[in-house]
Amino acid sequence: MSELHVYNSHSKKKEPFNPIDPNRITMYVCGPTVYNLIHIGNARPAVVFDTLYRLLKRHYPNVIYARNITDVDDKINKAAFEQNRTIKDVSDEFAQKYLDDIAHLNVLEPDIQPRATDHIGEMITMVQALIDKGHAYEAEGHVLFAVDSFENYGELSGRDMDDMIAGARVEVAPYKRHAADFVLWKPSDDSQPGWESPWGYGRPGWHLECSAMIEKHLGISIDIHGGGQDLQFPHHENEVAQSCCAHDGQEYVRYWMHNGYITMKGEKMSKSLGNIFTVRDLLEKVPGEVLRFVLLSAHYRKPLDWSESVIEAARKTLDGLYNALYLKSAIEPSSDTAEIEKLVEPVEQALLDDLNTPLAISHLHELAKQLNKADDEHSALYKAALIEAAHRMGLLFNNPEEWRKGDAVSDGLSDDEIEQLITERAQAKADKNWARADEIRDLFSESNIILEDSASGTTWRRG
RNA sequence: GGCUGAAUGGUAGAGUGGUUAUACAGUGGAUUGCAAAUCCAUGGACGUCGGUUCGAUUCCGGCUUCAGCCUCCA
Repeated sequence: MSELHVYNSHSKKKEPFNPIDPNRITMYVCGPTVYNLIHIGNARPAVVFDTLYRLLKRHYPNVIYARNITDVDDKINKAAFEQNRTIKDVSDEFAQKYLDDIAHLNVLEPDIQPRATDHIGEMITMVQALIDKGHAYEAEGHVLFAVDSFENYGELSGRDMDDMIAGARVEVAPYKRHAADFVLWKPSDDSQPGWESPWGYGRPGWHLECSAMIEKHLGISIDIHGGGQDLQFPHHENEVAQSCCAHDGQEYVRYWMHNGYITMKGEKMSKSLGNIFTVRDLLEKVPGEVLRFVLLSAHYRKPLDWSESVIEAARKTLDGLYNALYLKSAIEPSSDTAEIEKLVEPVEQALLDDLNTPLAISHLHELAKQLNKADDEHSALYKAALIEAAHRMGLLFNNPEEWRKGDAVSDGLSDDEIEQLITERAQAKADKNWARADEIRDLFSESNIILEDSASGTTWRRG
């Protein structure tokens, strides 16, 4: 496999990636609704599609990546009301915290980060177009999309509307013509955010923003649309319906990609269940790179069960990779790009195969092992290859020595004290005073510091 | 109830119609004053029942279990 293949959740198959225009790749990913802190599940699409973005940029000259922020939503209204704050205040705060959080996961900034509130005009235009074309209707102050008017409705998520209605457990609003019709525009009262529209003062339905922002920033048809699996229905299904109907049936999205869930003890992690770990809390305990590594250690379409032990495993693995670089600190990485590319190739191939990051990581181990046992000349090459391969996944971007030393614990030994004790121990060793030497090492051990003796001296790291 | 998807060694996790995934943990060895780190070696797996096949963990079908969607959700 030498070209990119992606699993298209529309066709349910892995397909070769044939972009609409190789000179302008377009990708859109659904970002969060900003009403509280994001949890690690929200971070998964950010990291997964960041990895895809990096990959695309390597293979195409011009990639335009948009990731939105939903800042109009009834959940935000509710949070603002409960906290006695303005809606904008709440959404601004959590939008910024979202960006700060994922920046710690080494997620690149997308080219465009559109916000719903900046695109109300575009949304109104789209609603009007849908009404004009007979795909939407007004009822009791609402504008609804008529799913009956779109014959492919349900195709993306593989659903049959009749079956769904038969199994429906939710009461249908009386003004809907069809139970599956969804809101494009709804009325607002004074306490809710609203804008003037041909249908009165109101606000858009949730699905509309993505359709409108994609049209404005990326075009009528885009290559890749990504998001969490839980968005496939109804959110993405409704986007397809709106956009196709507004654009007279033109293709909306060529490749749909959905990432699997983060689970907790096998159960989906979600804000409504409350079984969440916020990224912010996790970052208190471990470096962001550890979190990114965990997220990439399972294939993006598979569920990933979050636990203390996967975090520990990721940290240990990264320790090993950084150690390989650290041991060769004195070696200048090679700049022989052709030779480096050869060594990095297996990693690139794994990524090109529908973002097989676990396989790519296994190749990282191979490079690290080769680096560990290489002589100086080969070390330069393997070191460069390991760094390059890891960077392609947004990994190993920290300084190896700083990584080893970790963060000094406030009540533990300072770096200076550590160096002093190491000097004392070196003297004890020279005197063959093994008891004192071991005593000092035990002292370190209590502070979670591990000593490593080598021919060139003693080094230390925080375990 | 309808529809999806998943089930791999102690754990995490790829992949494949016949030949080593990989990592952590374990075991043996090299190395070390002893360790640590590193290297070498090694045991251990494909939910269940059938079918196709010379041969299936891999393809097909039934079953079981689990998760998810059908309501906001990454």
